[in-house]
Amino acid sequence: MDGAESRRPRRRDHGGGEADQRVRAAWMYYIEGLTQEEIAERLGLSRVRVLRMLAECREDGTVQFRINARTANCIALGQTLEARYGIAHAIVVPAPVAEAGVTEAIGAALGDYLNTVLCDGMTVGLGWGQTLRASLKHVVSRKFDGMTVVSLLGALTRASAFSPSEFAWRFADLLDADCYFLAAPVIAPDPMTRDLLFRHAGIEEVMARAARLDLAIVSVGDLTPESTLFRYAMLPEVDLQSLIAAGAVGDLLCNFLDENGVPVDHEINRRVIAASPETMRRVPHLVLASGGWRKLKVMYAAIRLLAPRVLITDEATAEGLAAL
Amino acid sequence: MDGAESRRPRRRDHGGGEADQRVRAAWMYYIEGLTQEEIAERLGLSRVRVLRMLAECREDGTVQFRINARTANCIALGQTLEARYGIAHAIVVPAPVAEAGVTEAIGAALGDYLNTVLCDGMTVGLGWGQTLRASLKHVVSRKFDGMTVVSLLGALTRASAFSPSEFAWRFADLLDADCYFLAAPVIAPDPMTRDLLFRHAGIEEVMARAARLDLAIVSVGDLTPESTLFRYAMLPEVDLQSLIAAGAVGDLLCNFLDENGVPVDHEINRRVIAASPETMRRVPHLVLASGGWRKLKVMYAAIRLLAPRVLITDEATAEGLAAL
DNA sequence: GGCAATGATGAACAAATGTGTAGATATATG
DNA sequence: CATATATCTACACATTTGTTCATCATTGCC
Repeated sequence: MDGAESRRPRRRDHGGGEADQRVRAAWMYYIEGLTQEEIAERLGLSRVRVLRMLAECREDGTVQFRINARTANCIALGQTLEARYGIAHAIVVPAPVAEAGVTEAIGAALGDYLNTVLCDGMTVGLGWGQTLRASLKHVVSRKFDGMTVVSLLGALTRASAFSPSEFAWRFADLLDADCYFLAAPVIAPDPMTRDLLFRHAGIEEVMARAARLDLAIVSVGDLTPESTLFRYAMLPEVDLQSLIAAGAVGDLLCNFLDENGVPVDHEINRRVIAASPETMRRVPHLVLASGGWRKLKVMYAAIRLLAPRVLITDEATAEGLAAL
Repeated sequence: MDGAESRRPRRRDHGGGEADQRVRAAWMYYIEGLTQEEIAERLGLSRVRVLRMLAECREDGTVQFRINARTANCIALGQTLEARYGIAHAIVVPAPVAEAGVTEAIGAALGDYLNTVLCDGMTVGLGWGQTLRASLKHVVSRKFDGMTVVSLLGALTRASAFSPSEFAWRFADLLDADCYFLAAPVIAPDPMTRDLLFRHAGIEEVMARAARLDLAIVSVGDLTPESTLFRYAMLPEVDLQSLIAAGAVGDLLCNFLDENGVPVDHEINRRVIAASPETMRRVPHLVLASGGWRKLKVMYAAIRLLAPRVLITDEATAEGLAAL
């Protein structure tokens, strides 16, 4: 059907640029229900190009999916957890089939929740992790007035696909908020350096902000070789072993906790550059979002330690927490 | 793993019933990204069944799609309209390809908008139409405290798939709001009956509520045989002709307006049981959502008459309004 | 109880979507 | 300026999704 007039696909520009076309394609596909081929024709692109644009849109949160319902079991579990742990609002998502799906699912629920609570003038503290990262795809981009975002952890030294600072930055960008980082490594070389850095004016200021948060969003990490912290070799394997030996079951903002939520006595805990658990405990609206069976113990520990106002987790973990 | 114990697929009940499984399927498909076949296997259903469950979820708004961006042109048009008509917030959605897509698209944008403005304790007035109906699929179901919903139009006498009262009811149900209807036909048999009904205690009360709205959502209807009002034969064809003869270009809550937004002098306008344009004009947060080229004139008329705070329309109509 | 009407179901087919790969084109680099 | 590198494109193929239709269960009705 394409005569001899041109071999390169011409763009039937509607007036917009690249990004514009992506949005148009997403709209036609998800709202209007056209097929990718129809869209390709209308936009003057190849079908594969449209396919990839749509994938990008899903990937970067331009297209968002929301499930506007909960299963009976999830509601029941949420209520059990609220009663059992004195949590104001426990959100439980259906058990993901694949283990890898847990972060996506909890991230989705977290994003949805944030859409309902964020508002002008808030100061929001952010932890870090796959789960929080996944939530970005579900947060509605809006222009808030006077919103401030504070990263609660130092930066990674190793370059990574996704660092605490980048997460905070993207979050702030989405909501048109000011953004503050801790300009220091998350694990200092030694306790002395940590103490020194804590007295640095820039870091002191961010820590002061962290002490005045309206809302904080944190998750926990487990202590298995599969956890993000170790997979990306942010900590060497030896530390993992000695942390376990010291009784740690996981971390909250890189503070390693034992099964009752008490920070363990270990050198690493004296090298961490991040908001302290006590600071977090005082945040009026604290959201803890994490899940997966590996994290059950540390979830329990973090709940005891933090007494969060909101808990977001998956069905399996919720069952575990309800049974403990 | 499936012995000879049964030939009908057993349900691996996670504990829930029909609806529960739909929600689970939606999570697995849209959030986790499993294929329909994988879901079918896990839930112990046929793939076709899963396919249908997912379609239902899309249909009834259990699954919602959101496009989290707007094209440059739409943004620009929105700004033009805001300046041109003194509208606080003009939202323009990309031009749908198919004419039928307009209501869906505007409904989607309306739903998204409502999600950001609805809050506890509001009293919300509702008009009626395909567009408003479509928005239901995009409104996030939440439990609001002390929300009240008021239908601004009388009921249909002919049974229809979708009446003003049913719309208000579904809207209220979604948000856990109290719901008030006008228990009277939208077009009274004659002006005298109308006046009589207006003095009826129940109707008077609802009208009084309509005069104290925080937010109202209305759309307009055109005066062609394709318009909902005539397609469902709520008015006979003869009235259509005489209304046009009287200079009407469309209706706002069944009040028929001329091209400058002035209600025409016609008997029908003295028989309407609905909130009056003047009442609407005084609503502090008035949202007008409509589009499609047929409605251009009546849109213009309604904007002049109402001076709405928010306008939601499609790209083509926005172009028209900007050019007028 | 028997019998149509209605609605649900899944097998088979048709259509659409997604992926790997090889070649083309831009962009950086010596 | 040639070459290396990354990025984009299109084709062919694999997989997934959607539709149709004959069949089977269920319901209301005589």
